[in-house]
Order: sequence, then structure tokens, then C-alpha cells
Amino acid sequence: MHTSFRPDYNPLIRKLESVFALTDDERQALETLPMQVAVVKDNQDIVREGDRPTRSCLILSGFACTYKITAGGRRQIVAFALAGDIPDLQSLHLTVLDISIGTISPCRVGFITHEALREICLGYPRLAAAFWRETLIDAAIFREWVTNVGQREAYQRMAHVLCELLVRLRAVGLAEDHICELPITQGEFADALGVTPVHVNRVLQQMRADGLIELKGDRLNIPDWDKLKRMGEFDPTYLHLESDQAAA
Amino acid sequence: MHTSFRPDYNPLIRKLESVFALTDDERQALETLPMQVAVVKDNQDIVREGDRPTRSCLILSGFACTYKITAGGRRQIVAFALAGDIPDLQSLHLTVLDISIGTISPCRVGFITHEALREICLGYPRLAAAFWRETLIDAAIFREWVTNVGQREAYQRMAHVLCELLVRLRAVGLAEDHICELPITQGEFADALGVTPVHVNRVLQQMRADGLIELKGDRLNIPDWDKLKRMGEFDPTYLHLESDQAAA
DNA sequence: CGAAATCTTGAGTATAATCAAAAACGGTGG
DNA sequence: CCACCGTTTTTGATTATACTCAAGATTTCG
Repeated sequence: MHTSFRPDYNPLIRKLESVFALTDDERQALETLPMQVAVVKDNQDIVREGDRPTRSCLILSGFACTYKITAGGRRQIVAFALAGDIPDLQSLHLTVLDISIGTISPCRVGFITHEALREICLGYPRLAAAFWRETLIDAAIFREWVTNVGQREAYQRMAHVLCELLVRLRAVGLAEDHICELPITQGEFADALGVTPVHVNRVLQQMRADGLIELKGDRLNIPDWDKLKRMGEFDPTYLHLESDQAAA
Repeated sequence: MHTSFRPDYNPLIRKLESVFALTDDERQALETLPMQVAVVKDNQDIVREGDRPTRSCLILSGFACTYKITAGGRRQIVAFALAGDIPDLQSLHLTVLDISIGTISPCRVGFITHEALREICLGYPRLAAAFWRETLIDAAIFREWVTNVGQREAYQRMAHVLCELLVRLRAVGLAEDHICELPITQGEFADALGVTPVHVNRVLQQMRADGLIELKGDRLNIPDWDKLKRMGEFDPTYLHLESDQAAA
């Protein structure tokens, strides 16, 4: 982990601003939050289950994921973490981490101490509410994820996750129209969906044959967005995006 | 819904006190929070997906659940709500409900306005943090639920959920030793575990035959707690209970 | 006591897992 | 620039967990 000091709150501020306009004071408080920036290679853990961290990590760029390893050694990815996300914000109030966070692609990660976060929350109640709200949206995504894995077949599950990824990427300006970069391997999708990599491969081929997606290397294109949404029973309400880019 | 005014914050205060000692001020602020109490029959919705509630509900007694209905008409229960839980606390910061909450057994439910909650959070930062923390634990339970449904087979899944229920019930004084009341039908377990009721039935019979559980009507007894934990790969860390009753 | 809900049992089926191996891809160094 | 290595993707054959459908037994509750 190569580290340096450099403030770069753009993706976070962009997210918060999509909910309500920040005052100059609030914006400045955010921009002067001390943050230690690190560059992390792909397939590296940023934090691990069992840790008792004193800071939280803000994903500045790249793809990461939140996951658990079962006693049987199987891995479940419970969420993807994109630019602007703070996937372990909960550690601010829960001392022990019940999940690990690992990179999928190379990432720039900013670490913010809990001390600094607590201070800004006390001084700026609206920012405190905004941070709280972010963790509530995380929870909403977990709920939808339970439903996806519990009630839908593999084909629908995959369609649903792809819809979620595209909408979330669009919300932070990382997708244009129905195209985005997507450096997620079939094995990682397998861990996210609770199926085997072999089955992911078969499902993806079927989706390609059905004209739902074009997925080649790191590039995803969705030629028929409405059909993909329908197949995945995707309704973006649970993402609680204020702007209506979600529905598009 | 037969309603009346009667303050009864015991289960909530008990939960908060298990984390840190409340000051007299804090305790009084909680006890004087206006709450409208209602008695709700079993199998009734308390709030529904799509609602924009102006208050949150505190389960005072009985069993409820948080669930989603997919476009295909299937139901996924994403969490059970027990006494002391506020399963829709998130509506304080997320305007639209992305889940429904329904009773499993008859429940006493207390409704607290968001206005009152916001006020107490501003006046008592430690209570604000405590409420935030409660929603973070909900999220931790969702994460474990994803993992349970995604990575474990039906038998293990059932073992895991039973472990979680017993530990959580014990934390609020509703289980002694390894016995508790459990008014959850096999059909409801099916919706929680993402399997069919028929399969739940077969799994439960196997668990009985294996001497893991005694489940008859509303009464659950766990003769071999260690074995059940092992089968369900249950580690209570994710419940973030401060007291060590969890491990027992 | 009777109706409705819940639980139980059986037989046949399907979605997805497992196992195994080959092909394609991506990055690295000579 | 190409050869090489590890990773990722792809394909095939077999198996298993869990589903579906259907009907009967039991429990619960009015």
C-alpha cells in the first residue's frame, strides 16, 4: 500500500450533494476532513473481518466489495463498493468488523479517522444525518440482495445485479447511457450471486444469446435496458436516489 | 388496530442500556418520548412498501418480520423483528419504505413520530449515536442473512436462523437457557430461508431426528446448542451484543 | 364440532452443483 | 514482438439439492 496525503472528496461530496445542497460551511468541513490516501492493488483486502478499525475507508476510484467467508470456506460478496462509497462506515459505531472489504480492481482509497468523523457529526447535524443516511442505503441494498439471492433464479439474479451496478455507476458519473466499465470476473459474480462460476458462465452466455447484454472484458453494454430490468425485476426505489436518473 | 396512549419503553431502554449506562437525563428523555401504542393481530401489515411514513414503530411484544414481495409474487423475509426492535427506523432518513413490516404473532406496537425522534437526536448526541447503531446492527443482520441464503444449504440455513433467534431472544429476556417461545410457521421459515415450505418441513424433521431441536407448536428447545451452532456455522459476532450472553 | 390453516408424505422433475479438462485471455519478461 | 505463465472463460457429462404437484393427516381456533 503506497500512501500519501491528498484531499479528494469529490465522489463523496457529489453523492451528498445529490440529496441536499451543502452550505459553504458544511462543504468546507468535508473538504478539510483529514484523509490519508492509499493506492491498493487489485484483489487485496483493505480491512478484514475481526478488525477493530479506528478509521473508515472511502473508495475514491476503482471497484471493491464487501464480503464474508463462512466457516466452510465459502465466500459471499454482500455488496459492491464503488467510488464515493464508505463501505465500513458502520465501524464508527460497531467496534468489531463483521465483514472484510477487498478490492476487485486497483483502487484509490481514502482513510478517515473515526475521531474526525465523530467531530464533524457533532458540529454539523445535517452531515451526521447524511452519513447515517448513507449507512441506511447500504442496509437497503443488503435487503434487496437477500431477496435477490433468496427468491430469484440465477438468470434473474444476474440481470438484477447488472441493473443495480449500472444505475449506481451512473449515479456517480461512471456510466454513460447503458455502457460502463465493469472489471468484475465471473468468479466474483458467482460469489455475489451464490452460484458457481460455471453456472455464471452459462447464464451470461444465455443473456448474450437473448440480446440482453454485451459483456466483453471490462466493458458492459446493455442494448435492451427495459428488457434487462424486466428480467431482473429491477425497481431502483431501494437505492433511494433522489434524482430521477435511476428510472431511465 | 385498537390504539391507546401508554408509554412503555422497557424493551428499547433495556437494549440501549446493554451498550452503555444512560444518564438520568437521557433515560427521562426516552421515557417521555410520545408514543402511540397499538395492538395488532397476527398476520397483519404494520407498514407497507411504498409508504412514506411520518413515524417509526417499536415492537413492544410479539413477533414481526420485515419482508419484500418480488414482481413474481414471491415473498422474502429479510429479518425477524422482536421486542425492542424498531424495524423501520430507517424511514427517519429514507422517505420511501422499500420493505413491508408485518406481524407474525399478535403484537403490541408503539409508534413514535419522526419529529420526536429528530428532536431527541439533536438534544442527546449519545442517543442519536445509539439509534444509528441500532440501524447498523440491522444492516449487519442483513449481511449475515445474505450469506446464509447465498452460501449454505437448507439444513445449515435453518440451524443458523434458529441460533440467531435464540440469541436475540435471550438478549431481551425472552429465552431462558435454550428454550423459547417461537410462533413462526414452517411457511414463514420458508420465506425467510428462500426454500419451499415442503423442504422446511423435511429439514426440520431431519433436525429433530438428529437431536438438534425439539420444536412443537410454539415451543422451541435446543438440547444440543453446541452442535446446532456448529451445524449452522453460527458466530454471534455480527449481532454486536456487548454482553457475553451471546457466546453461551 | 367443523372449517381453515398448518404440517406431513410421496413421486417425479428441474435448476444448479460437481468434476474434469480444454480454450482463450492478459500481462510479463526475454 | 513473441513466448510463456497464470488466470479466466468455456464446454461436457454426471449428480444432487431442492422444487413441483398432489393428496392426506393433524392442529388450531372460532
